[in-house]
Amino acid sequence: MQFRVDRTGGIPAYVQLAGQVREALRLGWLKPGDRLPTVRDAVAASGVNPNTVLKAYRQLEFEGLVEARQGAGTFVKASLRSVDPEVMTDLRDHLAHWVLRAREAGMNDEGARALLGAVLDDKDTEGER
Amino acid sequence: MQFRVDRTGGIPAYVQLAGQVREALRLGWLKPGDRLPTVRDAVAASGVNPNTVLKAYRQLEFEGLVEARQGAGTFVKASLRSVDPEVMTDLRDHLAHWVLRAREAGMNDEGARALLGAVLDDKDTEGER
Amino acid sequence: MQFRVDRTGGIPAYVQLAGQVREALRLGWLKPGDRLPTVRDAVAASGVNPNTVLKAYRQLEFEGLVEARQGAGTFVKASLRSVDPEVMTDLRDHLAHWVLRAREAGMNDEGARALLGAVLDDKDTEGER
Amino acid sequence: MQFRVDRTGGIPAYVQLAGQVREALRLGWLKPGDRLPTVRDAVAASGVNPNTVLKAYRQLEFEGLVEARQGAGTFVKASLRSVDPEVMTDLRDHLAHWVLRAREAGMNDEGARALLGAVLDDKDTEGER
DNA sequence: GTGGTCTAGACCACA
DNA sequence: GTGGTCTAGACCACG
Repeated sequence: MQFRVDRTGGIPAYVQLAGQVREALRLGWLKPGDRLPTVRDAVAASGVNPNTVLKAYRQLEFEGLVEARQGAGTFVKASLRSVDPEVMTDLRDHLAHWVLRAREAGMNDEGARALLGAVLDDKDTEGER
Repeated sequence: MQFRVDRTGGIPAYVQLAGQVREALRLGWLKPGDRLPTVRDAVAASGVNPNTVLKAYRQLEFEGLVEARQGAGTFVKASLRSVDPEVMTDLRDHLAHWVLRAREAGMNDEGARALLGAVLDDKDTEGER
Repeated sequence: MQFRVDRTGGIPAYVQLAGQVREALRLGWLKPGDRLPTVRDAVAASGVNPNTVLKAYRQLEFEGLVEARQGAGTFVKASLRSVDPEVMTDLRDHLAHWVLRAREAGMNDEGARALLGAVLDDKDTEGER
Repeated sequence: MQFRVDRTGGIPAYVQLAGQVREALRLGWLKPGDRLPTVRDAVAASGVNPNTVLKAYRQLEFEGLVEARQGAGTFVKASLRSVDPEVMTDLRDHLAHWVLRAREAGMNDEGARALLGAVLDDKDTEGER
């Protein structure tokens, strides 16, 4: 769990931090019972103010994903894993291959993200939603 | 070009609007010379205040992507397309197939986005960047 | 809706403020659609820092009781009324009479509150809970 | 004397513990000379850290309500009873009856507490205080 | 003028 | 040493 904050995009720092924790939960990097970085460590890693980290952690607490224990730290309460780890590995390999080809074709990261967004939205309409 | 704004995520409305224009540019939905939605239309679609739309357009203008012409509207100046349209279609098809499989495995949209993010970051270190 | 904060009891200011809003909702002093005092007014009335008021309002927002609208204010979303206003008036009259007698007997406010707490806890065990 | 601590309301644990002792004193459940639960018992009942119990007892000692005797325990020094026991019983019966009616009308515990608070505040202005 | 974000720093509650 | 509360004040997003 390593935080990074980009202050150039207009996206609030605490939103970025909370999003990174959620991402780690989704990818299985964090499991229930794990302790999040201490506020102080997060501050050291991300360069923001302690209160900003606290705000991100409180937000996650509101969402029921983590739990702060006075004097002990902040701990993961729920998982966001949606997929079996083995299947996840397979999906990741295939996606990595796709990224390789996309990059060879000149597509940058933002383009890849935009394309995935379009495909996801598109599938929504094709699917049941 | 259809705007939508989510006021629940903490991300500023004007950042979301500008991001959606950039995404459309990257995917080729908007090409140089195209006119952006009028402020009035954007307001109707997104429910925000006209000033907020104006701020987004001003931001894009500052980035050199669009150009406001007094009394005529706001027009696309530059493209963000990084890939040949045919290759893009091919990449999109493969990605759509991957998404299909991911969904069958139980992965949701946020999980897919998180996985792409992880792969992109990972390839960064493996690749040339 | 008039805030007051007692800084001598160890109870966090934002907890007191949120509690007073909840109380007003329960007693019907605030109804859905009403606007809460602006942060600035609350600051003027309670003497705390604007951030403290914001924290109380955010807490209530999380509980689904109020809704903050950028640039417009904070508005009541849900009611906590549990009793018909007429019945409430009746209950209040009888309770006021009881308070009168309790005071004549030398009981102070804290004693009355403690006694109500004991009775409520007691009834729980007598009742169905 | 049975302690319970709710860690979800933002109220410091030691404030809750001290408040419960005060309430017991007011209701006559604890009388001068009685021994408070040992720190060990209080810890077992409330789940907090021994230091937290000690802090609550120290607070009560500072208020002159209890007295710590080395190696023997902590003992009640003063009473907070404001009313003759018989009158208290009568008041309690009437209040219990009122609670019964309030509950039949659909009022919950928090509503009852809020109403009492409102009545007490109201009487303040009407009465002599 | 409304609410919201962030900072720097003091102090508190708890283990 | 952990998280939590509060302050004062700057600046931003939005209507």
